[in-house]
This record gives sequence, C-alpha cells and structure tokens, in this order.
Amino acid sequence: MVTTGADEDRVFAALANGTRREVLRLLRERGPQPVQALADHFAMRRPSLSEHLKVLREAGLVSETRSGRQRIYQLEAAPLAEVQEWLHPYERFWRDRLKGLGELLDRIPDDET
Amino acid sequence: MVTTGADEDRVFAALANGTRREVLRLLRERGPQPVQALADHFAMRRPSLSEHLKVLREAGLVSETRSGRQRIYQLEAAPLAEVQEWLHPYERFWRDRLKGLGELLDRIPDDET
DNA sequence: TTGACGGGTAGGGAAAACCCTACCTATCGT
DNA sequence: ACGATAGGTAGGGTTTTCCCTACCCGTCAA
Repeated sequence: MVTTGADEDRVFAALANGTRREVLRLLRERGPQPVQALADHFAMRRPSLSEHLKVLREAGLVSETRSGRQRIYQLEAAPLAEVQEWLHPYERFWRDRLKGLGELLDRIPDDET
Repeated sequence: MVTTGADEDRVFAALANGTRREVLRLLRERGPQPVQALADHFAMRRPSLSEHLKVLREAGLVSETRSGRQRIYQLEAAPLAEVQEWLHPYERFWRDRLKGLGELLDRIPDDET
C-alpha cells in the first residue's frame, strides 16, 4: 500500500498552508533547526508556529529531536514521495501536450484503477 | 516564471480536499464529463460539487466547455506540473536514504534559493 | 411557448483553520 | 534553589471552508 486515504489527506492539508511550506523549505535549505530559529523568519507569534509544526508532525513531514531544552525539527520527506506518486498518473496529461495529442488522450478514457 | 505565490497557494489549497482530488481522478480516468455525471459519484448535493468545480477552475486544474445546456469539465494538468517542480528540491531527501547518507545531507545545509 | 432539464449563484449554519494572549512545564546557568 | 530560556498547551476571536436549501438563468423538446 502506498498511502491510506487519511494519511494522504493529512499530507495535502499540511501542504495547503504557505507558512508550513515555508517551514519545509527552511528545513531543507538550512538543515535541522530549533523552533526559535524557524520562528524568527515569520511575522507570527511562536505559539502559532508551534501549531503549524504540530500539523507537519502529524503529517509525518517533520520529526523532532530533544536536545536539552531545545526541540530540533528535521525535514521528513517520505510523505512527499507519496505526493509524487499521486502525481504520476497525471504526468502524461502535461507531457505529450504537442500537436493535439493531449486533447486526444483526454477524449479517450483510460482504465487504470 | 514557474509559479507566483498566489497561484501556488490556490493549487495546493484546491488539492487539500478529498472530493476535489477525486474529481481530478474521475476526469483523468474517464475523460471529460458533464457535471451531473461527476455528481453521481458523490454523496453530496450538486451545488456543493459545483463549488468544488469552481475552486478547481480558479486553480486552473479544470476547464469547462459549454455544449448545449451541459458544461463539460476537462482535466487541466499544467498546475500539477508546477507541484512536481515544487517537489524537486525535496527528492534527494527521500532518495539516497541508504547507509545514513540522508542524515548526512540533512546536516549539511545547502544553498539553493 | 411552456415545461423540464442542466447547472450556476445566494444565503446561511456548523465546523475547522489560523491567529492571538495567557499560562504551564522542563532545562539550564548561577 | 531561583530566575531565565525553550517551547508546548488552553482558551478565545475572527475568518474560511464546506455543506445545505432555495432560487435563477439558459437550452431543448413538445
């Protein structure tokens, strides 16, 4: 199994918010960081960011490691791989978009699950 | 330009709903369809589905063509290509996950935009 | 032309999302 | 032991989402 509906839903819902996507970008570009370092990049109070981190955690997109009184957050990209898999069956609809081939395919229903 | 922030936001927001993802799947598997054919697959009144179609339209994920009194909805996958591009910089975080290489990369911040 | 059919819009209610200010717990330094 | 620091949780307000019923307009068939 690739993704249960509920997991898939949590991941897409987590990605629906710009702040949370920005958190993922920061973790990707700068590596694991404590909460305060992340919070410094947003015009938002720390508790609000804390809840965004909770959403990301519950979607499996970040993990936390305790180090003293700090919580180091780290990117967990596995759920994004599932998003990519979700995208796969759509790929041919934006590739082969030349010479009307795309429109042709659109008009011939396929039969994958 | 690949995606303005607002467009990106609309696409991710559109994908955050399971009904809307299901609509995309139906259009992909069965080709363009009128509203009623789509509505038959959901336990929801047609006006509600109509609003989901509006969200998808405003995200550029579907287009409508009028044919008599029917509106034929069609998948428009281009915005999904932008989602795939958004995913690209994360790929190395779920590939090369062998022998601790992933953890190493996580700890060495990179410097792409 | 008069229904009937396809489908969008209006208005409203319940729930969820998102932000805030307090507050609480745990760890560190002195 | 005590204050300061890191960060999560509680409670609340505002906005958005998602569903509903009612209603409207355009097209087709009799």
